[in-house]
Amino acid sequence: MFLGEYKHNCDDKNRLRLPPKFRKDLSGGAVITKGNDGCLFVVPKNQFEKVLEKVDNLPMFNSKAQMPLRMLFSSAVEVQEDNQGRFLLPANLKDFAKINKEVIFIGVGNRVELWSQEVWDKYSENANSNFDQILSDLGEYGI
Amino acid sequence: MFLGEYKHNCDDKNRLRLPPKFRKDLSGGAVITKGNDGCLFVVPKNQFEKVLEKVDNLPMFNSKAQMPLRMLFSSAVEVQEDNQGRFLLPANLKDFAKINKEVIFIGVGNRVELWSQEVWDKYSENANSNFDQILSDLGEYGI
DNA sequence: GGTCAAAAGTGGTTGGAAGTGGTTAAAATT
DNA sequence: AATTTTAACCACTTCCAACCACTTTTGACC
Repeated sequence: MFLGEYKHNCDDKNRLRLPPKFRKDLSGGAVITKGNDGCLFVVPKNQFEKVLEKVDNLPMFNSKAQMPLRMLFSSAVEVQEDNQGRFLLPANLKDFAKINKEVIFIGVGNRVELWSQEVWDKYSENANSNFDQILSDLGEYGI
Repeated sequence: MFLGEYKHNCDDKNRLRLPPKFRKDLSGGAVITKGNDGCLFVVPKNQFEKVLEKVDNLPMFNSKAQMPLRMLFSSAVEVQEDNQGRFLLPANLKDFAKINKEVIFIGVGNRVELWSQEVWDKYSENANSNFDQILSDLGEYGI
């Protein structure tokens, strides 16, 4: 289970380090893809493969069903750590998430999210200002 | 699993290079055929044979069923790489996909798609303008 | 509280793959 | 048979990702 918030720096060669707390749960390979609200998702590879199984038998020539799949898969990349525990963040994903240098990793249960510092600050500040209200929204999902 | 977006140039001899990330998964032979929304499909040969099995039990003299089959199979070609990892893109497929020079390869799970830069830009720009909405459409498939 | 070892974190270097243009051989067409 | 077109082959440059060397920080044990 992924928990917590960690800050790391992306260097000028787009090399980025996984938080040590997340490393072993992602050691079997990880896939990064575009998420919502301007963040990136980082999920274990085997979990992403489950998504592929689900959509595998959708009709290939149905264009309405294909659009979200094209967006999801084409923006995704499989990452591998180098000997220093870093991976390369592709430029298009870096741009999408408006990442300059400071990156925030957050654990969200069964996935990790990756935010630009600035975007995360704004997002979490807004969320914290009406924290109780947002928490109670979970009630709609029976939590 | 095919993931990501890659740009390559088609030179004036219609020579085109496969993205290195896709090469080994297509090394057993690949078939290019016309796809929907103006793209071309690039699928591993053995997967194309699976499609063949499926259509094998369609009524042979049903015009409605046969029309797409004729289009699909007559336009298909098997890819042959040269020593530099390039292949020749047949002129009819190149025209079909409105390809001039810049070509976008995208990985879509179990297949690769090939787009003209201009067509892809227009398609993905439209998709990106309501990206979060399109992503949430995946909920229909239990994702 | 101090010391030490192991892990975290950072920057630079380089070999090999990626990518590109040109040339020759073969084939097709007239 | 000659000319044009096509495709396979060869030579070269560029660039990136894996590797190496080093510093800093953390935490464990004395």
